[in-house]
Amino acid sequence: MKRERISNPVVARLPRYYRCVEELYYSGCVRVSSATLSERLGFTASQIRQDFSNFGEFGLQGYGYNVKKLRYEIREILGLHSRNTAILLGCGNLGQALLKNFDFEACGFFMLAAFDTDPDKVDTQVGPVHIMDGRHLKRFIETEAPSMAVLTVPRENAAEAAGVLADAGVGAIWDFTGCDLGLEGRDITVERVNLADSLLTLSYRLERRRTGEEDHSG
Amino acid sequence: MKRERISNPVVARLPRYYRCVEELYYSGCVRVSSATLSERLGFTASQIRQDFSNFGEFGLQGYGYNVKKLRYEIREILGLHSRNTAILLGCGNLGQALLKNFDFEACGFFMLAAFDTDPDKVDTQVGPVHIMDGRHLKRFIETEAPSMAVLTVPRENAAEAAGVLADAGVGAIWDFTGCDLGLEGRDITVERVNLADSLLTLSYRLERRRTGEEDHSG
DNA sequence: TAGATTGTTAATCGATTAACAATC
DNA sequence: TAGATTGTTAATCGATTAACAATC
Repeated sequence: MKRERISNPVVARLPRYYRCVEELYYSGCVRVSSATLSERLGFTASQIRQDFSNFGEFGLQGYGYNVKKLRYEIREILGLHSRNTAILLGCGNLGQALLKNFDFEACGFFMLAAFDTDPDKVDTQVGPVHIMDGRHLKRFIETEAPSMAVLTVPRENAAEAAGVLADAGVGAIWDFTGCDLGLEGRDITVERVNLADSLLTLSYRLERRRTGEEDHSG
Repeated sequence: MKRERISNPVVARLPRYYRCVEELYYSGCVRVSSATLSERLGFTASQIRQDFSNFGEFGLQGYGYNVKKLRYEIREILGLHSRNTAILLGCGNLGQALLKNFDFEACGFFMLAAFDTDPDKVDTQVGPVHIMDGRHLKRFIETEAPSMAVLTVPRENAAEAAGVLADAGVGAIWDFTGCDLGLEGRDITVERVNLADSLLTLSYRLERRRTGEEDHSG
């Protein structure tokens, strides 16, 4: 497997490849060509082959890709075979919504526990997940070593919580706070979900519709 | 104001410009140069000037940008002066979390009403928002003409709901369902928030950390 | 073998960066 | 006026697309 630096646009396409190949796999499809993937994904066949070739040679000339093998390889690339674990910090509405509805396991993460500082929430359950007292966070990380933490605390607690996570050696944060965590230069991966940015982009496109621009996005 | 087609990378940076300029504005800052913005945002000064010049001439040689004017212009570009309205479909955990916590007004949207089909939820309130019966959706859209709809219904109802919205002429959907809405070719803007894609990207970066890659993202 | 389709190299396209004349 | 900084043009860089030899 090649190991050059993979560009961001390629990384951003990986989940889409994965979803598409999952569908093919579960629909019983055995082989697929880059031309067929192109149709389903809206990327060029050339780009798809180029993207895959960053990670190895998954296909066979004159045949295409074996769906089962391709699925295996993409799961490998995405780290889905790695038994990741997670904790969640901040059991407000969003935190609880994620615990109840989001399929962490489908993304390869087993949810170990949630944390909150509200005594009314501590030691209750959200679905199958136990809410623990925030005071036990440090010790818990030391003993359980979760792969990543979901950050759904209020803005005002975000930077402090992030600092604790970085100090304790958590490898990554899935950050929903939308504010600066002050982790510049720290050895921790931060993946941000910024809902306001997303909605502002939508507002921009609405405005363009209004002012009569043709817009072929969406 | 120029009116060429604006590229996606530029559009994606607009919300970040906005946030940065908001901070400057509320901290009382009067003028700012592209060099200063560059430091705060991590984009090159050249790129910032290039991006702004897509929309007009907001600066002054030898001076920089007047923060108040720049803020006004970016708000204009993003459509924040347009009094947009919104409805929300599907008052499950995620829908309620958004209604309770997300600042729609800060993104220029006034939330008119929410809809659900569960009789236990219909005619209750979530914060200041009234939950209406899904059966009244069509008529409501006809009379109130909301600018956009937040789609937080279960996957199995997503395509149908999206169809209703498109038929009724709603201009945009903020889509949290993560599935295909079947709106190809319809005249409606769809902005997707795909949490699974985001978490899979995080998983990918975790995997790369594990296999000893240097990774300068985050 | 002939047809199909990959992986990769080369060509093109678009986005970012650098440079600088214009000018406040 | 001199210094600063824009808006824009030109140069560079990187990503996408096209082409094709390799080969199943």
